[in-house]
Amino acid sequence: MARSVPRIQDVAHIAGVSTATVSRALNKPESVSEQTRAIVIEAVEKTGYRFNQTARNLRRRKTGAIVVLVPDLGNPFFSQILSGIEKTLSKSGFSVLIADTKQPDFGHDRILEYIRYNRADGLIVLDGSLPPGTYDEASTGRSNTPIVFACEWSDGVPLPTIRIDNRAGALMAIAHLHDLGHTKIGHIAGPSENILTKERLAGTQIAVSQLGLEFPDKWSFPGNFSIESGSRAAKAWLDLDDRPTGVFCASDQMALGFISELSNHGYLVPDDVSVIGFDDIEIAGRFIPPLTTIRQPRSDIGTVTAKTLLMQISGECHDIQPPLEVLPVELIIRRSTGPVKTEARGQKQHSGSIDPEISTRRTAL
Amino acid sequence: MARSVPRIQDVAHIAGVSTATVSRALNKPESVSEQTRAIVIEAVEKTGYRFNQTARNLRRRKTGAIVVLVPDLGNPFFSQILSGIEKTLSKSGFSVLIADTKQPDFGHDRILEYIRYNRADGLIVLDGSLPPGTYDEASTGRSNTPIVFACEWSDGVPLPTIRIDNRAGALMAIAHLHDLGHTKIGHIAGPSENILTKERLAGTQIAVSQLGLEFPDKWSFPGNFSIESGSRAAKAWLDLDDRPTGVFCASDQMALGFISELSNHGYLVPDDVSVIGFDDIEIAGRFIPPLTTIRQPRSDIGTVTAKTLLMQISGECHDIQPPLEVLPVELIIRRSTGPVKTEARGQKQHSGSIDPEISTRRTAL
DNA sequence: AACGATTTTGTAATCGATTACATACAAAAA
DNA sequence: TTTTTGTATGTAATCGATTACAAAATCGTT
Repeated sequence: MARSVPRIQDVAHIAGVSTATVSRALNKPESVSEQTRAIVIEAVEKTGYRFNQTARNLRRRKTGAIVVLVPDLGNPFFSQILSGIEKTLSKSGFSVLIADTKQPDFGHDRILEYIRYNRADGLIVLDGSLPPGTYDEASTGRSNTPIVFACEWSDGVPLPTIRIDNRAGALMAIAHLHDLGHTKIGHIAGPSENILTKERLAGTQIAVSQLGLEFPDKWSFPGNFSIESGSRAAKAWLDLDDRPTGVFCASDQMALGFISELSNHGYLVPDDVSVIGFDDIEIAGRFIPPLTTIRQPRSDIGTVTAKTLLMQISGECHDIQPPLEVLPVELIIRRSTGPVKTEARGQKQHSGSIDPEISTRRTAL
Repeated sequence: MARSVPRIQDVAHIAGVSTATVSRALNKPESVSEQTRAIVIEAVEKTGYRFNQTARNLRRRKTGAIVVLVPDLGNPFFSQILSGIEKTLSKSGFSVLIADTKQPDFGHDRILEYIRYNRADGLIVLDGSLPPGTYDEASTGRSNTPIVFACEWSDGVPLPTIRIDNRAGALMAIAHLHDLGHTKIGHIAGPSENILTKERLAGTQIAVSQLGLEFPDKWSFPGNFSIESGSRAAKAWLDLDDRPTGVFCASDQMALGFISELSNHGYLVPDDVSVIGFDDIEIAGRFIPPLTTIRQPRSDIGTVTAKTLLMQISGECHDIQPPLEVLPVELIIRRSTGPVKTEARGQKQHSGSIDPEISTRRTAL
C-alpha cells in the first residue's frame, strides 16, 4: 500500500502498457485492441482505479459542475424544482452547485465570475431579478458558458428559457372565480419588479377587462410571494369597505397566509371570500380548506431545464433562436373557492334542519 | 485579446516577474516585497486575472467541494438547513454539492466514491439510514475525507454529529399534553428504522411511563414523516373505539396531514383531539389551527454543522472524542392543543347566549 | 570591504490525466 | 518482394497553478 489512491500510471504499470493506452481503453474503447482492453480493465479492477476528476477537468478545460442560482432555498417551490434538476444532471455526471441569490453575501458579480472565468460548465438561473447587463457576455456569445433560465427570466435577454404560461394561469384563475359568480375580484401580487408578478398581474387585468369587471387599485394588494405578505394582504382586505369576494394570489404561500390571517379574525374561506393560489405546493391540497390553485409542473420544469442545458453544453442545439419551452399549467379546483354569496357577512345561512354546528363544520372544510 | 481567460503567466509577463512570485504575492503576501506586491496587484487588475480553481485544486490535491447528502430535497425542513450550510461554506470558498439520497438512482456506493477517491474535501450527511459499514474507512482514519452528521446519525459510528435532543423534545411534547389534562396520548411515528423515529418514540415511552399513563400499541401509529402518512394515521385514529385525546406527531408534516384528514371527516382540532408536531416548519404557525410544535433551530443546525466540518478539514480539531453538539429545542404553544374535553364528541358545548356559529368559528381557529 | 544571515526572487518539478504526433507492426495492394 | 494503407501503441507536451530548491539581492556587523 504505497499510495492511498491509485493513479493512471499505476494501472499502466501493472497492465504493462502506457498511460495513453489506459486512458484510451477507458474513454475510447474502440480505439484499442480487444486484448489490451481486457488487460487494462483487469488492471483497473485490481487496483480499484478511478480517474481523478480534477486532473481530467484541468486537461479538458471543464469543471464538471453546473451552478444553480436559486432566489430562496427555503421556499418549498424551488426545492422541488431543484430536485428535478439534480436528478437529471447527476445522471450525466455533473455536480450540482447551489447558490442562494437572496443570501446577504451573494454578490451579483459572482455570476460574472462563473461566466467569465469558466468556473462552471453551465448555469441555471431561477432568479429573473438580476441586472440584465449581467448576461451580455453570455447572450452575445463572448462567453462559452451556457445559461438557461427556468421559471423566471430577464426580459429582452435572448437566452433559452423554460417556463410556464403565467398569463394563461392568471386567466384560468379569474375565469374560475367568474364562473362561480364572482364579479368583485382582487389580486395579491408578488414583488413589484418580478417578472412573474408582472405577467400574472397582466393576465389578471386582461381577464378582468375581458369579462367587463371593475378592478380598482385598492383591490390589488402588494406582496412578495411569502406567507407573511399574504397575511398582511388579509389585514388590508379587512380594512376595506367594499371587499372583493374572490381573491387570486400570485403564490400559494400568500394564499395560505391570507386565509390564515382571515381565520384569525373569524372569517371563513370560501364562505366569506374565495381564494385561489398559484404553484400547487405540496401542502396546498392539505390546507384547511384545501386550496384551489394553478398547478405548475415543478418536477418537469426541473428536468426539462436540465436537459436543455445539457444540449447547450454539448453543442447539439443548432437553433438560431434560443429555445423557449412553455409548459402547461392546470387549474386544480379544491375547496377554497365557492359560489359567491349575496348575503352580507354575519348573516347565517342555515339550511333547513341540519344541526348548525355540523353545518358550519361542513362549510369550514 | 489573444486569450479569453488570463493565466498566471500573463500576469507574470506584464508584471515582469516569475509565475512563482505572482502566486506568492496573491497567496502569501508577506513573503514578497512591498514593491513587487504592488506591481503584481496592478498587473492582476489590468488583466482581470482570477486563479483557475481546477488547476489549484489539482496541485493542492483538494477539490474545493463539500458534498451534502440530503434524504429528501423536496422537504422544506431540509432545504432550510441546507440554506444555512450553503451560507457558511460558500463564505469559506467551498462549493456545495447536493445529492438526494432518496433519488432512485442514488447508489450507496457513491458515498464510498467520495470518501475513497477524494472527490470532495468533506461530507455532510443528513441521512442516518445509510448502511453503517459505509463509514468504516472514515471513522478509522483510513480516509482523510472528514464526515459530519447533522440531524440524523448512524448509531455506533464515531463521527462528529450535530443534532438536537430528540428525547427531550418528545418529553416536552408529552408533558405539554399532560399539563392540558390529557391522559390518553397517542403517537405518530416516522419510518421505523429511522434514528429520529426511535429517539422520539423512546422519549414518548419514557414520558408516558413516568406520568403513569397507559400507552397501548394501537395508539402508536406508523408513518414516514410525510403529509400523506399523517393523513393515513388520521384514518386509523378514526377507526378506533377508544381514541387518544392528544396526539404527538414525530414531524410537522404528519401533524398537518393528520389534522387535514380529520377535518375532511368533520373533526376539529383541538376540540376533538389535541395535536402537537415536531420541527416547526414555516407553515406550521400559519396552519388552521396554528400548530403547537417542538421547534428545531434549523438555521443554527446548518451553520454549526458547516463550521464543524470546516474545523475538521483544517485539522484544527484535536479532540480525541468526535465532537457532539446537541442544540436546544423549544416548545412552541399555538392552538392545535387545548384542554382535554370530558364530553363525548358530537355533544354541543354552547356557552350561554353566544351565537353558535360564531362560537364554533372561535374554537376552529 | 568582507562575511554571514536573511529576505526576495527565479527555475523547474509537480499534481494526474488527456491527446497530438510519431512510431511500430500487420495486412492489403502493387 | 516491395509499397501502401491502416491499426495499435508509445512518447512527450499540455492544462494552469503551487512550491521545493537554488540563486540572487539585501542587510547588518566587524
